[in-house]
Amino acid sequence: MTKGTGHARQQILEVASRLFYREGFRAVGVDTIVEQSGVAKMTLYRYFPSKDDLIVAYLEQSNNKFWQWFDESISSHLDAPRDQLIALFQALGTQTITSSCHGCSFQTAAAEFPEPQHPGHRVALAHKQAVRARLYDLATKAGATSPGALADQLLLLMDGAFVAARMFNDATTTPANQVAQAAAILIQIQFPS
Amino acid sequence: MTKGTGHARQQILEVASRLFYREGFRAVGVDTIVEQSGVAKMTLYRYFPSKDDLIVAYLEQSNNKFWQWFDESISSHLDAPRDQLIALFQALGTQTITSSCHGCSFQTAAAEFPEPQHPGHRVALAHKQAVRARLYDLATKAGATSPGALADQLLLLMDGAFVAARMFNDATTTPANQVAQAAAILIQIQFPS
DNA sequence: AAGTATATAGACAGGTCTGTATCATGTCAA
DNA sequence: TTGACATGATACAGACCTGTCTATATACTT
Repeated sequence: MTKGTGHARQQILEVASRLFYREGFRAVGVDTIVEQSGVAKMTLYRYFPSKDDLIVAYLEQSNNKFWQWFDESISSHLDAPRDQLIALFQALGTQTITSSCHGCSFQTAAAEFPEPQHPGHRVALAHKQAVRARLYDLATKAGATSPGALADQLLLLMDGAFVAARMFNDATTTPANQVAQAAAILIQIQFPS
Repeated sequence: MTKGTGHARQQILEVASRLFYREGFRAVGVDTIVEQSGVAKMTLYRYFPSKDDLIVAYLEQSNNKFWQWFDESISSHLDAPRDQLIALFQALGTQTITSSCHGCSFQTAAAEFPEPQHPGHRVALAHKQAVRARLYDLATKAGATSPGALADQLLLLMDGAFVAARMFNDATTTPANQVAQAAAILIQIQFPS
């Protein structure tokens, strides 16, 4: 059964990811993660010296997956940054109306760890700033009139869509349906024809 | 010192509001609320039979304060619903860049209590649906081309601004600065001249 | 074959959580 | 004055939390 170095670590991280994402950080105890991972408690604490370390590891993995999704969603429009922004928010709309989408893990981290110096909050803020910078980069490359304004406006829409994904998850309709349309309008305004 | 029936209840609710809003629900224990309220533990449990009841009472009070703020922010433009929407999001921008603003308590409730049947989640969802309905009402009265679409787009911006208020609270600049501008664009599009 | 690294199993410590029980105290009305 | 009632103070129960400790088993390497 035991597959040598690293296998247990990955198993722990997968179980922790699922539980943290669906139930939150404080709501999930280390014992639950240990039990569902099928590993010993000491194994968890060997790879992750504290629960906060496990939380940070989860958030960093979540960050990596986000950027994979981000890059993939804009990969069809290389060298057309304006179309990339459009495609990004179309993909975001599709993503956030999915029933398996429960919002943004970095929003949850910021909500559960409000202290700015908490490692979970720091990682979450760094993520959002990176997204903001990436949107600014795309807006600039697209030649937007006010790339900083556009980036911030789009970031508001993105976070709003993630909030809706968590709030309206069981509702029949969700405001997230409008995120692509709203983004398209805000983008178009930046390019007076 | 004792001021008769109800004084202790209000004191408890005020302390709980401050702590819940700043630190979250699970992070704040009943003992802390009791200690900072200067009341006996049994007094708290007389007025609020469980912590969940106290959480719901806080959220309902938060809901009332939200609508007070909402109505006041649009009170200068009675019988001009389009201007009311503009004024609302100007007020929201002012609110969410204030350092004392730590986001939306209903977002936090939905994040910490993901189960839809949890009383905290139910109250939070009901609040957001009410905001959505009110925005739809204003958009309709304003004669928007697609009032449902506009209401949803504006709700996305509002929630995005509250996320930014919590995330970027200590940052020098925040995307919330752009919420009024973005709202103005989305509103204007609904009224082709 | 022996040793080293990694894993399991489970008890345990010390703290915190929600919620309950007990008894004393102060106020106000009849 | 006496009784009703809201409250204060404090201990307590039982559960859960993070993190540690010990002892044992398994696999790979040399």
